[in-house]
Amino acid sequence: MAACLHTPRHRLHFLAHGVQQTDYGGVKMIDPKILRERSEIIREGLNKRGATFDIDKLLEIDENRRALIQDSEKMKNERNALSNEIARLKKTGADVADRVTHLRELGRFIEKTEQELRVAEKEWEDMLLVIPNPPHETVPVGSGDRDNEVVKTWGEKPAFDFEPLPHWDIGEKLDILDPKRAAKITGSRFILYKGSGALLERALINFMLDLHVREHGYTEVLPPFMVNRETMTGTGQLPKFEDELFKIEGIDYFLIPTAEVPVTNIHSNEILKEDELPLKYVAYTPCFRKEAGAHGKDTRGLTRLHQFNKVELVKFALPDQSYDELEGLLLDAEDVLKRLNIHYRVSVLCTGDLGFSSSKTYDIEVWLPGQNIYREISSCSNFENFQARRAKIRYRKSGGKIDLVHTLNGSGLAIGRTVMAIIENYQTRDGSIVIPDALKPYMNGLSLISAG
RNA sequence: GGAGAGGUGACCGAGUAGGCCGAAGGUGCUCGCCUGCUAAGCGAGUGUACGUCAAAAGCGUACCCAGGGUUCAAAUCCCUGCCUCUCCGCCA
Repeated sequence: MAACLHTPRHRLHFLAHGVQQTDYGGVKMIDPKILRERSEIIREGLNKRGATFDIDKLLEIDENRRALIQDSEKMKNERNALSNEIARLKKTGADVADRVTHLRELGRFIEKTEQELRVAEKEWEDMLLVIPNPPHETVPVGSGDRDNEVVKTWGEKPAFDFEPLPHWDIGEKLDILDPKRAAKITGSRFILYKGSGALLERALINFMLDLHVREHGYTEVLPPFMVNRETMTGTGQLPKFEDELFKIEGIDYFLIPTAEVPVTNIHSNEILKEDELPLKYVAYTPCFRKEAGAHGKDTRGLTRLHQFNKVELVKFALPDQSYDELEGLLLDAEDVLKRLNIHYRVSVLCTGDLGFSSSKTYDIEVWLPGQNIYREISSCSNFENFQARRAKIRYRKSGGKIDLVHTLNGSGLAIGRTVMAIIENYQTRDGSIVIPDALKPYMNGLSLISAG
């Protein structure tokens, strides 16, 4: 058991047989100082989210922890002083035997105190890591998605002189989506794209990457699709949401649930220069999610899959600019739908619907005439310094002082759901799909996907 | 997979019979001075985290890839892991 309590120092540590020992050394989520001195801020954030957490217990552990730090450091100070004295005395040839004995004794006390400290520290960190980020003051208070507020809409619902079909019907008729074979190959919640369907998916990836790189100023990156535990903890997926993740067997790696994870961690444990901020990255990756707890929900079509493609936008911003950057990020994501000419609306998520790591989130919801609903196609969030604190992403101010950056990200967009939106919005009476103008350059000259 | 070499501060690079090394020196950077501009020159400064403190200063502790061990004392010794480089093999 003691082996599990070894002093936290980042990085995972593989044991000889491949099982690993994990620690989150030094990782925190909420600013411990704020928690200590102004705990009402954290309490309020928790209340607004409808979350419960024993702050008082945490404060108690913190107090004990700091007392132990002081004890052990005082003893270490004494040890260092006496050790130096021994070194000096030895040169003069004096007898140091009783000092050595004394220090040997002191060493045992230090070890004992440090042992206690490790336990307290672990307990403290484990608690800190599962406190959600307090919502921004502009976030509406509410308990669930019905309390989200629509803040804008763009375009209009297209008119059809026939009954529009859901994308899964069209996709199977046109033989561009084959869920049955995907289920045979792997299982439920996977999809096999075929022919023009596969091309459409690929075209959208390239269209979005080009748009964000050429016109919105993002730098393209292509990150690893699996990451280690430290990375996953940095962005907040761990330790709380491990059951949502696909874990690689035999090694402490996970498939990424979103490019946010590897891309945000590009700058983990770094100190950035103030004048290089904001940094803007765009990445295409597949995303892997267990969708635990969604059994029976959205079982048809492209809506909810264990594996889907996404183009993701990530920003690293100065703290006083991050909310402006969030608005910009949202516009960059919206621009994709504007160019595809598809109707959507934007909601700000209420406190009860907000993700664990986020301070404020906008959802872009696209109109799906075949299902007669709006469906989330992008989620744009400001995490303020929540992820930056966990992943240690800092920047040096012009005065030389160091501060945490703010991190943001948003889908720009989810590819499968965009395919879904195109199929449903651009369907024709005879069951074909018209290719939106903006996408034609990416479709090898194809302007219509038709049956046969 | 087999055989070697190595991981020190923003960068380069010293530092092995363990102690006075948070760490020489150089470059870069910052501030000041100086030459009419440029180049050069002169002087000073220049890691991070935590704890203490109302705060700053100061003080203390820790950190020379990571974890563990030996010791009164480790960048320096031992063990384990990770990463990088070179050669061979294999492979997309």
